This record gives sequence, structure tokens and C-alpha cells, in this order.
Amino acid sequence: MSQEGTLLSSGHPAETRSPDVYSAACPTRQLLDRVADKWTTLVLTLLRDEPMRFNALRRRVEGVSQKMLSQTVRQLERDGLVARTVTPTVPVSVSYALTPLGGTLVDALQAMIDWAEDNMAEVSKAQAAYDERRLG
Amino acid sequence: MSQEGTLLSSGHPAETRSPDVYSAACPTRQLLDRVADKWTTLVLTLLRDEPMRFNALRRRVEGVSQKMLSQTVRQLERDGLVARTVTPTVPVSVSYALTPLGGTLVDALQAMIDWAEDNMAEVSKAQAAYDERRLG
DNA sequence: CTCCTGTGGTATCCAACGGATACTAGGTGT
DNA sequence: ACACCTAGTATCCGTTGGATACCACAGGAG
Repeated sequence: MSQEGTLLSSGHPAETRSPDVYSAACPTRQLLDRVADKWTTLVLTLLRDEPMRFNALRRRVEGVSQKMLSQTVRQLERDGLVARTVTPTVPVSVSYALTPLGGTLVDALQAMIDWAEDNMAEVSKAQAAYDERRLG
Repeated sequence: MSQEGTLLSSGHPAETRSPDVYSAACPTRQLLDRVADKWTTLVLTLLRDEPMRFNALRRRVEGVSQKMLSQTVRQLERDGLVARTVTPTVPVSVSYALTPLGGTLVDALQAMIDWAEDNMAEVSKAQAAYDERRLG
């Protein structure tokens, strides 16, 4: 991600290499760089139902480490997709909730989730067929 | 990913730990484990328009390495989302095309792509505000 | 004939990322 | 007093991803 920008910023007259929509500057590409990891989508969809505290998220998303969860929610906060609320209770409790913007993203992701529930069985079947083909 | 499955396969009576939809067995989770990387979605959306050869994909998706591209298309083939066609021309040419199943996934991902084009500017604005808040 | 390009893909090496673990700091239960 | 809760941070280490070089073959340039 560091040297890709230089491909566009070198002094070429812009038609030597067409900077099409799949270059690093494309908004889809930028979204994928933020959302396309193991945890972000899971956290977002969890927060769709209700605001959640840090350790509640941690218990719900099986397999996430503290490091990755705090990193994920901090980036989501930075992107304006979740709001972080610190309540000065006895041990300071921190709550995370979807912002309106984050809500619209979760709606957009819903199509992908629905697809998963409808078609992952077929994907698994394709995998088994592929593996058997390669072994036999 | 290796030890998570054992959480569910230990002999507990299923209500000691609720195996809810955010555990590793959830189809959404499984889809994310396959699709939620930098390149998969980009390759899928590129193939929506037309079948493409290996090096055509490579030139189109700026920044992808041969290693990651071949790894990505092989996994997509295994998942039954793209079809790999070897044409025995002079240098063997390999073409990749969406399968019907892959086509339905691209349709589902389209909502996410549309969201990106509509809202990434606002996300960038939120980032700038967040960074300024932390520095000032 | 030899060099260079192109095809699709593998092998190798190294930096960067992700995960397990231990630690911080204050209050609460036993 | 001691362990445990809260939300994190710091550290180490294994895995992942990227850059590079290489494979085998064929066509065109010189």
C-alpha cells in the first residue's frame, strides 16, 4: 500500500497507464482495505442489534484477541462507523454503538450475509468436489 | 482457525456455551474467512464484466503479486465461484470466468461497492476529524 | 544463433501483520 | 490479602503477504 500511490504520482502524462477504478484510489478499494478483514464485519453486524461493551464483544466474537478487537473498534471509531462512549462507572465501562453512517454500511453488508447463509453449503460442496478431483 | 472448531466439538450439552451465529461455524463467518481479504472481491468484480486471463487480471488489479493472484484464483476455483479454462495455445493461456454461483455473490457484493462509492468521502472526513481531535 | 518478450506459475526470502501471553490500574467480592 | 473484573497496552513469536528470481516454451529482433 505504500508504493502504490507513487505509480500515479510519477510524472507521466496520465494516459501512459490508465488509472482505472481498480487502482488504489478507487473508493471500493479503500473500503476493502478497511472492512475486508476477519473482524470488522463481525463487529459491525453485532452492533446492529444493540450497543455493546468491549468485553461483551470479545466474548461474542469467538477467537478475537484483545489486541485485534481494540484495534478494530478504534479504526471503526476513526472511520465514523461506531461511536465510543465512556461511562465513568466503578470500573470504567466503554460502550460501542453504530453511528447512522455505520448503520447504512451494515445494511449494505446484509446482502453479503444473506448470500452466505443461502450458498455456503454449495460452496462447501464445490470445495469437496475440487479436493476429490485433485486427489483422484 | 485451527482450534476454534474444537470449542464446539467438545462433549458439552450445547447450553454450557451458546454456539451462537458468531462462532466459527456460522456460514457468514466462513464466507468472511474466504472473501474478506484484499484481493478476492476485486477479482470477482473484475470477472463480472468479462472472463479474463491471468496476466490481464494482474495488470488490472494494481499491486497484486503473482503469488497472491494465483492463490486467490485457485481458492475461488475451489469454492466454485470462478471457472478456470486452459486453452492450449502457443504459450498456454488460462482464462478465468465467473460461475453462476460466483455471479450471485458479485450481485450481493454490489451493495457494498455502491455504499463505498456513496460514502467513502464521509468516512475520510470522519477520519480527518478524528485525527485532528487527537492531535489538538 | 542469441537475446528479449510474453505466457502462467512456482520457490525463496524477508518484512509486516495477527495472536497468545503478560502486564497496567483501580475497585469489588470472599 | 488475594483473585478477578474493567479496558486496554506491551511484548514476543508464528504465519501471512510481497518482492524477486526462476521455470519451460515459443516468437520476433538483431
